[in-house]
Amino acid sequence: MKEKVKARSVPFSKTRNRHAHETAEDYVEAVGEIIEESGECRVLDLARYFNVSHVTVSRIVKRLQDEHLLYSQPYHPVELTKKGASLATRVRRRHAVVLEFLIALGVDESSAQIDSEGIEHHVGPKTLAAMKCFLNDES
Amino acid sequence: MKEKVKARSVPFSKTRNRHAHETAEDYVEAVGEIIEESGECRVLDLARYFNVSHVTVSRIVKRLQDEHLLYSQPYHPVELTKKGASLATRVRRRHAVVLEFLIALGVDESSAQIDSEGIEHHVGPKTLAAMKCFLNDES
DNA sequence: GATTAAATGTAGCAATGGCTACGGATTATG
DNA sequence: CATAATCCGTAGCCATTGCTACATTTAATC
Repeated sequence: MKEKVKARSVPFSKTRNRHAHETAEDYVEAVGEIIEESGECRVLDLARYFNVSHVTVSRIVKRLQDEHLLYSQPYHPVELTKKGASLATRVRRRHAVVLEFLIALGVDESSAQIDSEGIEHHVGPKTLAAMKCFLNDES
Repeated sequence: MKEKVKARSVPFSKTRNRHAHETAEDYVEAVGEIIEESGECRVLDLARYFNVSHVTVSRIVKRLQDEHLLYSQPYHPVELTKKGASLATRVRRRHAVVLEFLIALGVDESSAQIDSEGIEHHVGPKTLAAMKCFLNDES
């Protein structure tokens, strides 16, 4: 008597959707940080930041431009659109919360930095709120 | 005076490496669960589990077979190799810890299930240990 | 055992994100 | 202002993970 396999499709579909946004999130976050740190963001800055070739960056920048998150003219710096800047702010706040949370939990800073990069994209609103609560209760 | 862009390459490279293993982890975990729940694991069980087509599953099963994590003969059920079973056990334990941790943190079960699917793959040993500590201190 | 249904495999397409190699554009330097 | 160095775009390759359509195998049913 074979039982039916539970359809875990809902969680996995959500995870897949988040994967699709990870690149966009990573890039607007990086562009925001790089502009803040050095005034402008060039394709090669992103390539060094992510440790990928400039070709990969320039293709992704092109796609994110089509999605109205970034803006740039050929051979010119990469800028954030309003939409991109708004996403960048949200992502950077979330990333900061996750990083602080892991450190508050007792994870060493180096591991916390690595893990928070991957974890942040999968932290939904409820989990983010719970992490914030934890940080407030600690302080 | 333009400052150099910090190379965040290390965290991002680690995150990319983890991505490469996510599929393998998800599949051995699923195969283990399905075999436990219904006695055997067919390609179509996995397709329903992940909500993808059987084609996607069968291609991935083939690759994981090359990596000696799964074993199956054409038109037969999918089995775990020793290596696959060992990975499955580790992944399932880690997943269970992450899920329990999120719930203990105050996240509702539905959100915790969704988020833990994505988060688990990015939880390194240090973070996993910290989560276990938190769960022990709570109880 | 023949026929039908269900499960798998194969062919081939698309999108994404890696890469190298090459060439054009911009900037810096002499 | 010419030349070199740096930056960046394009062409074209690979791997992964989605898909549909079609072929084949196995299992069920008449």
